[in-house]
Amino acid sequence: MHIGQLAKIACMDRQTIRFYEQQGLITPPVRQENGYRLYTEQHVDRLAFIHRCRILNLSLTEIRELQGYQDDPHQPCTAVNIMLDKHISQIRAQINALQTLERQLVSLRSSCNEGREINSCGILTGINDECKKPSSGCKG
Amino acid sequence: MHIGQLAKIACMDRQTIRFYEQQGLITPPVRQENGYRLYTEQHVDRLAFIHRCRILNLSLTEIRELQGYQDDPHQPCTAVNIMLDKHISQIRAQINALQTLERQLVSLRSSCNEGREINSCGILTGINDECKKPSSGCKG
DNA sequence: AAAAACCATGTAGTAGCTATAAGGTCAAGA
DNA sequence: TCTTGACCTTATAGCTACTACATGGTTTTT
Repeated sequence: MHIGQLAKIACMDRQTIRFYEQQGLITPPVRQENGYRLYTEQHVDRLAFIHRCRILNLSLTEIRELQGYQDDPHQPCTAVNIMLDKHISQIRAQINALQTLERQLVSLRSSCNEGREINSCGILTGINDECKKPSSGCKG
Repeated sequence: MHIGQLAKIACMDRQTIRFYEQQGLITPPVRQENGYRLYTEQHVDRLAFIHRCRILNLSLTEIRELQGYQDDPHQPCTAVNIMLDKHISQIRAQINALQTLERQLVSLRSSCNEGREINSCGILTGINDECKKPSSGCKG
């Protein structure tokens, strides 16, 4: 099939498919005489796998790594488990950081109600005050 | 003061300061005869404000917007409140998305214990199976 | 005088695409 | 037959917010 049809099936932009080829995530397809790429069912499977991994927030590098493992099916899958564990702990760290940030933002937001003027806006003064804290040095 | 000293005080790379100048986030400083930038206390304050905003995850565009408001101190600060509300809801959406992702990853991780071979690894088969679900079409 | 430390500019790289430009190919309709 | 439109090709630039590097000038220290 041509790239357009594959793009439809795989729910991806055609550019993205070419990009993945360029990045070595899919094998370069056979070309027609006119240069058009001709894809197979294997490409459909590959792209579905990649798509699913992207939804799981795995990086292209991690996906490449997973594909490398799949080419060597008798190895122990320890590395796959480790990758996922690492990924999960990264996600958890991100969630924690965002929750802290949310608390800060909500607190800042509560320092200003509507209808003030800019120069007495609790939010702007709040941000500025924070800058002047003695603890706001590089390492504090 | 020169850029190196400012960088120390503001906890930033010198490159970052030049970058902010280029992006219009700080006013271009006076130059010495030899071309060296000469900064003032106002620049210190500006960079502290920017730094704090970046910690709050505000984009450079949002920071520029906030600075625009500060130049017009008698306007109502409604727009500032709206920006922060929007930002908070974005953060919350991110947290929700990450929590969903975390659940998926933890579930996937639990499908494989150590010591298997790649070809029976529950994680890889789990990712692949998900691809073949009928619900995994573009809009499903 | 030489070396270290500072300053300048410009460019490229990071992640994962998306968009655009400029052009070749192919099938169908007037 | 010509043209329109839909498809394909490549190459390049843009997005965010920096960071790193190359190359060269200036100042300060040894």
